[in-house]
Amino acid sequence: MNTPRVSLDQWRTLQAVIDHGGYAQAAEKLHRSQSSVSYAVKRLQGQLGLKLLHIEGRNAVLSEAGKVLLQRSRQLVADASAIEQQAHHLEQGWEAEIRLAVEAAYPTQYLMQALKQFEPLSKDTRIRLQEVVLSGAEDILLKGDAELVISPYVPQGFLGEELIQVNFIAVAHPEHALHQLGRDITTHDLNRETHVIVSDSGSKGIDSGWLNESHRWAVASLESARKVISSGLGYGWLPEKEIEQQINNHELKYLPLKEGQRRTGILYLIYANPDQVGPATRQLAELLKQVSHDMEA
Amino acid sequence: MNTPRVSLDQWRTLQAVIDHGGYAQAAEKLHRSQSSVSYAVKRLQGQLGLKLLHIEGRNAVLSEAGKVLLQRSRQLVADASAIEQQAHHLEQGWEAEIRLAVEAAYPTQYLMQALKQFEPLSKDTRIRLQEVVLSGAEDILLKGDAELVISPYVPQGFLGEELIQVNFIAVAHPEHALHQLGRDITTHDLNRETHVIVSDSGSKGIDSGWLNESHRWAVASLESARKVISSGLGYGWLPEKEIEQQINNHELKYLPLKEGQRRTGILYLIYANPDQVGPATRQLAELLKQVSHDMEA
DNA sequence: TTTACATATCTAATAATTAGATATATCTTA
DNA sequence: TAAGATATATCTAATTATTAGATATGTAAA
Repeated sequence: MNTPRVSLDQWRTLQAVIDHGGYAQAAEKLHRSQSSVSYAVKRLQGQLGLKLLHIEGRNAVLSEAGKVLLQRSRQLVADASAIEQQAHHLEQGWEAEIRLAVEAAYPTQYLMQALKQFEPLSKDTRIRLQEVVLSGAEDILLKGDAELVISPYVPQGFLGEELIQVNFIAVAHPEHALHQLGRDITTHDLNRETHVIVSDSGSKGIDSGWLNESHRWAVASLESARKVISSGLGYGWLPEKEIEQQINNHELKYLPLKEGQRRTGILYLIYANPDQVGPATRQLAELLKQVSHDMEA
Repeated sequence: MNTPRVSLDQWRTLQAVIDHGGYAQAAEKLHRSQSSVSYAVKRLQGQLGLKLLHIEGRNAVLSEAGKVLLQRSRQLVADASAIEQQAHHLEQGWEAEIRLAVEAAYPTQYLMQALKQFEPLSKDTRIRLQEVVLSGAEDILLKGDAELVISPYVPQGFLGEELIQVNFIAVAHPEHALHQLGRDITTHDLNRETHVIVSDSGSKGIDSGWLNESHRWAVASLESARKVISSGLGYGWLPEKEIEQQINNHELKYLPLKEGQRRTGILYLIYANPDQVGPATRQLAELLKQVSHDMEA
């Protein structure tokens, strides 16, 4: 790799000369002498082996090459400042990365809203997002694979805060046999059809299928469940917020169940390490709680 | 704007320490003394106000913050080198930008191929691409709005090289009335239908419609012409290479004309300023010629 | 012309960086 | 566990780069 010869300070000086319209003015702004500025620019041009600006009358004019390189150098200097800025944030304990594991049933729009609000405050903290299903969250907490988890269960030894209540609603494709009955649907009706359940991504083997039907399809993610049910291959309980679009598109239709059409679950927000939560994690957690509560109201 | 405090050299030194596994080894590689390296890193950490690495046993280990900042600093140093690299290219006369105006009938795939080949050789030269139609190219040459032009005409006073021959073929949508005749099409047939022509983007007012029909639609670009004809609203002569896909998709179909089904035009490659052609422009021109000739063969 | 304003360059002073020497710490091995 | 090998930390002196001050030079406006 080539080592740079020109220093940031030299580029910075060139920028000041252009921005303030001359060597003398730049010197003023930089709290340096005019000769110092002159020296820096001369040296810069010498190192690059080309003229960046020439004096025309009494003011400095950039050459074509100068324009291009000045432009790039601005980015360079800004980048350098940004690194130092991030160093400052890190020094204050801001994490470089937050790993967030979210139960699939948590409404995507809430999540996106929270992340959107977090972004300008994030101080360069990156988010690593993982979607999990049911006890998958528990595994992640135990293994320490995330700082923040949204899950329907709070494993032993962890502390969770209630985030939102999620409604799971029984749906099937509008053309599905269950929709052709023309009457309320009974448990007996359901038992004749294929029930699509989201099977567990974790190791513990909790299932979200509470009935004990013979025909069951287990799929690995909410997205798969939605696709399978949308294609007419079965029925299942899906989170209300996550299927609004499919309902409107007539890809899915609520099943008129006599009872149990709606099942609710509570999602909890859990810190993996409550003792040592970084400021960024705390901030993100606050936003998630805020968004969840605001949207519910 | 914040001025950076940490110098490129300090970042560079940190990188060397990590890359070569120690202060002493880094010093060796950098041709400096060990104490100098030690000083630089200590100062860096002092300026940032945090520890980037700590000595564990007898080798340096990065802190979490150190990992993140080192990573970013590598990019920074690489950027700095890249600017100097570009300065070198500019110094050798490589242009920062080439403006290329291309007649719409020039096959897109040829153009893309040439640009693709140019990219690794480009030495940071950016391409500004403009699509023009007919005499639009002449305007651009006269105004000096491009360095390189591909056009079917070589205006007075310019020098063009033959690039390729383009075949324009008469087409219409398969369902178009002209395709329902069940026989060869005559001029008389054509005169009853709407002729779609690409009208001139320039000021001179050359038209590519050679017939003198009553029904004419003038559209502003090849893309529009293709869309209009594909939608069944008329017929027209379009460049063979640019409608292959539409022919295969049965969006367009060749018209069985008794005569004049195929019209040809020659596209020329023209330097706006033959006296002072930069190396990048020359390189790109070579690639365009090469691609055009190879593909024709 | 003269004046005002701006850059270039010379020299001396100053500040930052470097090397050399040496102290200190850790791992290895006997 | 002590000696040897290897590595970083720190002190001081030397070196180098940068800066300011003074002055020369060049351009535009009055």
